[in-house]
Amino acid sequence: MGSNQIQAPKGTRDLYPADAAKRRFVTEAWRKVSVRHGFDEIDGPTFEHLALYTVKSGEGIVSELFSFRREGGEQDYALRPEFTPTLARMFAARAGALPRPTKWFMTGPFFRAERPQRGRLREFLQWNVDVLGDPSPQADAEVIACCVALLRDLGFTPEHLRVKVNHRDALAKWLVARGVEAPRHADLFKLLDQRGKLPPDQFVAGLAAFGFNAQQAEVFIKGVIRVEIPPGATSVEVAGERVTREQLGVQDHPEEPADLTFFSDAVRPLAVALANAGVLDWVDFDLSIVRGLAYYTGMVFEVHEATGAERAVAGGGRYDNLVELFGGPPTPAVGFGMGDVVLTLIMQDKGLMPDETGMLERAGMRPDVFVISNGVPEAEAQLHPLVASFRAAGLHARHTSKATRNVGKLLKEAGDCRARHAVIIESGRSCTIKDMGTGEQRQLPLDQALGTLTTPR
RNA sequence: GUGGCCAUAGCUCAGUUGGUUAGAGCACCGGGUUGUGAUCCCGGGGGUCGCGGGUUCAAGUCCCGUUGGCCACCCCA
Repeated sequence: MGSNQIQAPKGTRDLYPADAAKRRFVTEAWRKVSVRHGFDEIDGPTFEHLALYTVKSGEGIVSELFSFRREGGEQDYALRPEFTPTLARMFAARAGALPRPTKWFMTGPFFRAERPQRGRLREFLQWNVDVLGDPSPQADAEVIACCVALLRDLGFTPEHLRVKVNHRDALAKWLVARGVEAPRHADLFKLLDQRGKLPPDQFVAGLAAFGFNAQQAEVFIKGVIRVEIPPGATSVEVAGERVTREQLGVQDHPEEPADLTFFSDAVRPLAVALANAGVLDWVDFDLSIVRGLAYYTGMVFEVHEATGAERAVAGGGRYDNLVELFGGPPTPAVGFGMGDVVLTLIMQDKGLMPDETGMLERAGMRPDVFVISNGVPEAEAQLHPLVASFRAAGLHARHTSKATRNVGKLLKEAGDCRARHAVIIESGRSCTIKDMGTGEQRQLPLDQALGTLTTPR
């Protein structure tokens, strides 16, 4: 690279054809699962007034944004770092006319002025899924179910990824019941959020300050509280505490899963909804998931690689006060965002990224036909008209740009670009169609080639 | 914003205590082997060694700075 070459900006990606196909593969998966689950696609501007972001997050956010002012202008703008403010703005603007619930999704680029590191870039794609106007746990479960469906579509299993769910109200209630009063919750949440980064003994010491003994600290260290009361049993011991069926709230519901957390007064309906959605096997209730502290009001969740490697694949939760904050009517809402960077990293690590043929296939980019002339003048004259007729009929048709008419080399080129069929023109009126997958081929009149390729067998 | 490691062809890399016009494999391009995705053969393009400065008779190699990458911290909406 010479001194006059300008590099791509820090934290951005150049997408060559194979990379663009991968991105298309992921965004198509996002779109398909969203539509299947009844969400309508929306999008907003990729830049907004700077104030839209400082209203919610304060001035401190500005250093994390790409913000700018037009030369000679007086307005401050920022490239969007997240979608929620735009979503709230859009909903607020038409709140009176929108159905309840309103189910929206979008995919698109977002920008954050952070230093790049593993799983985090300055420009990335994000999928946002939200339900507005429905306060029920069913809505919570619905967005989680949509998220899990995407993971399934991409080939993940509950052994690869875990959906870590918490409930801030439930956690707060549970803490109060154990003598940790509300004013201290913020500090405790911060401690919980830091769990992965603190040395274990320091974390235990921190919890001791809130009155938790070593045994109870174990619950937080493991991060996962999963209480299963075996059929017939009435209680089970968890981290030094005896938990009864009654406490789980399932004593009257023998048909419901007894696989709940022991702070389940508030969580039980959510757990039941998740069970009904068929995704409970992906879910761990995890007290350490608190999602910053920003604006979540109830359920919160993150998707993590099962061993805890990598940063979160997705995160979201309930934000019942936010639409009002952006000038709309009081509106309960729940949703999540998923970035492409960590998702793609883990897919590659787990061997779930399709090979090139599969990727082009699922991205709809595989050529239907590769047209070859054997070089005789009569065949040569038919090459471009035939390609044109294929394309006019809607087929993805290619031909070589090379000078050689060596059929072997040209078939190799057809194979390299993953064409489904090759058509070898051998005279003014005859050609051979070869199925590149099976190797089968047959000769037929040239004027039947188009019909053969466009007619499903 | 802080710190560590790194930078030679599109990719993966070699390049001696500093010493002539900087190399290989793969990929790419052209040709050949009777018109079938292979193998093989011949030929070709492509790098002022990320960039800038310094030391030296001489710098891909040593020093400083800078840009970018990777990783961690801060942060993570």
